[in-house]
Amino acid sequence: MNEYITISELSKLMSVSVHQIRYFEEMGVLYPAYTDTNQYRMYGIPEIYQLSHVLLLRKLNIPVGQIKESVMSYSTEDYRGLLKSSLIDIESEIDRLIHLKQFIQRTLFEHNETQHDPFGDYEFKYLNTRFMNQWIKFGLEEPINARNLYDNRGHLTNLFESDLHYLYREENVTLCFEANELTSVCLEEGKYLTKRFLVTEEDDILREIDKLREVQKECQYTFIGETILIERSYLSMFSNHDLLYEIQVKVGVE
DNA sequence: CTTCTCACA
DNA sequence: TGTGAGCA
Repeated sequence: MNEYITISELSKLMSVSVHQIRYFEEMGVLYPAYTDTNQYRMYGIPEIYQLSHVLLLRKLNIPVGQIKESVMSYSTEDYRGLLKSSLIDIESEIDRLIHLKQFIQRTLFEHNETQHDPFGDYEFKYLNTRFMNQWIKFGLEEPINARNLYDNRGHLTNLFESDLHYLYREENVTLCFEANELTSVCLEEGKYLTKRFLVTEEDDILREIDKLREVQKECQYTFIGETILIERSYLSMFSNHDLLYEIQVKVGVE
């Protein structure tokens, strides 16, 4: 029995694909100890160490081409730098996953709330002060479309993973996101008349706003400030074709 | 079983 | 940066 091993034995030993080993060879980072008369690649102990080394650097997300350079010319200080920059990458990846996890937990929690407490009725809520980042302003007669979303895209990421706030004031609507810091746009704390509802088509929204005005007349409420419409687009994944909205308006206290 | 090449994500 | 198919 030969003391050297074949490519498939090496692949099993190191838990990588045969393909990948040949790919590393093509990229010049791992050569067989020798090639047998039948053209089979044969590997010994030094190649096993070399492969471990390459795989370790790959785990740090270092491109194979760069591994070639590093093996030939890197100083220990270069390797320290490599590890440090991988550490930074990994930390930002952890951040990304933490945010994703929080998003999933929040979505499950809020969906659970809406299950437990079905919508369709008016309800009073006491809401704390909220600060908004303004995004797009548009008129009631020229509703939002894909084009002006794109034109105003700015630096926004994951557009529909947070609550979109539409502030209805006079003849125009301002699209906002809730901000974490103090901003110039502020929704005052106080008692709000609220209702959650599902929207299938655009007109449903205007109908809900009209209904709210009727309720105001009937009950003689004083509305303060703008009418707020909150779109929970990420919750709509649970109801295939509808969007979940909540309408809010601050009411004066007699 | 291995080799190589090609197309594909 | 690999994977899978097909071939010899």
